[in-house]
Amino acid sequence: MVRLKDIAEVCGVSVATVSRALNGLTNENRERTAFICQTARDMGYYPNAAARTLKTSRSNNLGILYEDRMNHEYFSSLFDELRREADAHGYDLTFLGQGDFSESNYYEHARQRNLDGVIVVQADYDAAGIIRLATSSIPTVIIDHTYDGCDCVTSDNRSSMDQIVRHVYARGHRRIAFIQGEKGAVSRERLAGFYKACAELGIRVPVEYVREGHFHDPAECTAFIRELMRMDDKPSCVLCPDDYSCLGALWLLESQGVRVPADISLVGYDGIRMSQMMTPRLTTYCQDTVQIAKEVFTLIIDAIENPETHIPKQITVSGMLMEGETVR
Amino acid sequence: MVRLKDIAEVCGVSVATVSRALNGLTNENRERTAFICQTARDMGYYPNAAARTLKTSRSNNLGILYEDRMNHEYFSSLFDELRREADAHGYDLTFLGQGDFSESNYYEHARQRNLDGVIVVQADYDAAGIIRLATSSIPTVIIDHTYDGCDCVTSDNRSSMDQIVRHVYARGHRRIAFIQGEKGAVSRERLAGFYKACAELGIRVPVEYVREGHFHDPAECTAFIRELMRMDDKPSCVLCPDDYSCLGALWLLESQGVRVPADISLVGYDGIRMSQMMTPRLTTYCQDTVQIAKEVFTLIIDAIENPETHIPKQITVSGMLMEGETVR
DNA sequence: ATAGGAAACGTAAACGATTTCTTTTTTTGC
DNA sequence: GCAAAAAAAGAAATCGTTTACGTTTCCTAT
Repeated sequence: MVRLKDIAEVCGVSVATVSRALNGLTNENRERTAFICQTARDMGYYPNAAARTLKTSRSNNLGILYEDRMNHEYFSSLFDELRREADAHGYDLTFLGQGDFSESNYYEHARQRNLDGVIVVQADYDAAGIIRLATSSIPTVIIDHTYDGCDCVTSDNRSSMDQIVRHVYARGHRRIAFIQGEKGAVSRERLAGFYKACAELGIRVPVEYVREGHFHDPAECTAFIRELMRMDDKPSCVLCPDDYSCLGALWLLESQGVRVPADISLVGYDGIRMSQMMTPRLTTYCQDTVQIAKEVFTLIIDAIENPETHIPKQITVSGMLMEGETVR
Repeated sequence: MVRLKDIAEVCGVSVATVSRALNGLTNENRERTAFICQTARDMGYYPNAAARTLKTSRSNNLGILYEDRMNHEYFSSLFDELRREADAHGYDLTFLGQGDFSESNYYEHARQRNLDGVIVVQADYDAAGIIRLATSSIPTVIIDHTYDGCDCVTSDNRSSMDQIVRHVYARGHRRIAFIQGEKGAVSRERLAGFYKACAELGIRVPVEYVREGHFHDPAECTAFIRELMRMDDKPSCVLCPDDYSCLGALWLLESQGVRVPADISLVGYDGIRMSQMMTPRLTTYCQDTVQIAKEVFTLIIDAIENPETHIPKQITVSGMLMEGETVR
């Protein structure tokens, strides 16, 4: 590997001069500066990140925290967008696993690697390790969860449900059931949005219409729907926790002779690709992962570059209702 | 952050002694060594990765090269397994994006970050940047493609097709069509396996039975299937490029009144979760991502630790045929 | 022509670890 | 009990950068 010293020797100047020249710290490109830069390029110079990090304690490297498996399309596409943003801003992305770090001490891991910041994509938000990280001096942005006084970017779980309810209401539905996903901030918000919209529209919601389930569990979702359909006062429309379960349910129901949306209307959540590739196309709500990633980076970069003046923000990114063919 | 120096002061020894104690370079745990280690733990010491990397030119960090989007379940689950393995072996994983690196010079990026090795999960295998990396002195393992003289781990694309063909043959099918995915090593291998099995079983394959398509394109897959079904000598079974297209096609066909497997048998590829969650369950072939990840790490760790004696290997990992309900 | 000031460059000290070499301490054999 | 060998600890160099601090060079104004 070619070092500053090598360039310095070739150019006949000192190492410091080369460093300044390459970092543009010299007053405008005098002839010599240009020569140095050209030589560096010719020699194929790239700064040694470790050395630079050691000296400046800046690594141009961000941590990504993701405890679950990557098997959800929402997360994997969010992740792709984060990767794109990182690239655009000149940062690398390193996974913050547990590794040696048995006590879920993400904070130490981040420190050890001199990470400039951490993006929490998905985690157990009640765990001590996460809270420690979020409240540490390391710039941290949390996605899809809100801590007071921390930078957070969430999708509009509350208002999206509001939109969905109003949408199906507009199409004539008055008996709307809601299958929730895992307990947590996301489900809480969605439930709140659901109740609020129903209340505002004067829709009565029997307790049995709201079920607590899990994300990404088509079998469970199907079971719930069948139960709901067996009720005397059965719902005409069911809001599913996500597209994955909804699609699975849709499929299973059809194979059992239930017609969607003739017999029952279904709404998904996420807007995964497959939901738009089959008939009937799912009516669903598509989160704006592009925008979420953008907001994450404006926050984290401000936190990194202006550690003094930066004030944590909670940002909500709204998605878009995608009208399909599963709501009558 | 607490440094070796701090520990040294507290313990009243030199920095060198602390370093040796922590790295176990002293002859067995004398009292002093134990004391130093305990103090280090109490003080919450973690070695500064940048400093250590600078001195040892080992980073305990591997690059992951993935050019496409993460939106395929095969890749995202492969990726999860790699992450698990990395954790288990004490490595971090950093994404090798393009960033500043306009001419796709992954090699420089890896060098700059002092990566100990690079895992190529998916890339344009003909691009100069990849070849440069693969033939460089940086330990590199390629997944799902084979370069001579490089470490490669591929799933058994050839023998899997062989198994699939024999399976449907055993169930009575003699007119078997095959929709290929994108051109490339994977498709080439699969096609070879397909032809070989057909030849061995004495099955005639009309040229129109083999179509060149794309991965993950349900619409295209459906179109091909419909064309095939319009033929006079129409196939009784179609092998699709992947589960995603196969599922989409299955769905679309059913909605158009075509029954699977009554009217036509379908076989997927990948074994994505959803393929096993609906009726009919897809007959498909499931790649062993766990094993692939394991093999990748045995290769790359040997390459890192024994740079002199390491000899590149090409390893094939076999998956498993999953018998579903889409083949009559 | 020269003093004064600005600009450019060089010197050297960091950053936090590892490691070689040297010195000190401990052990061991007689 | 002492010399020699072995073991442990310390001192200092080093990895490749950045950067504070001096020094030199070069301009400009008097």
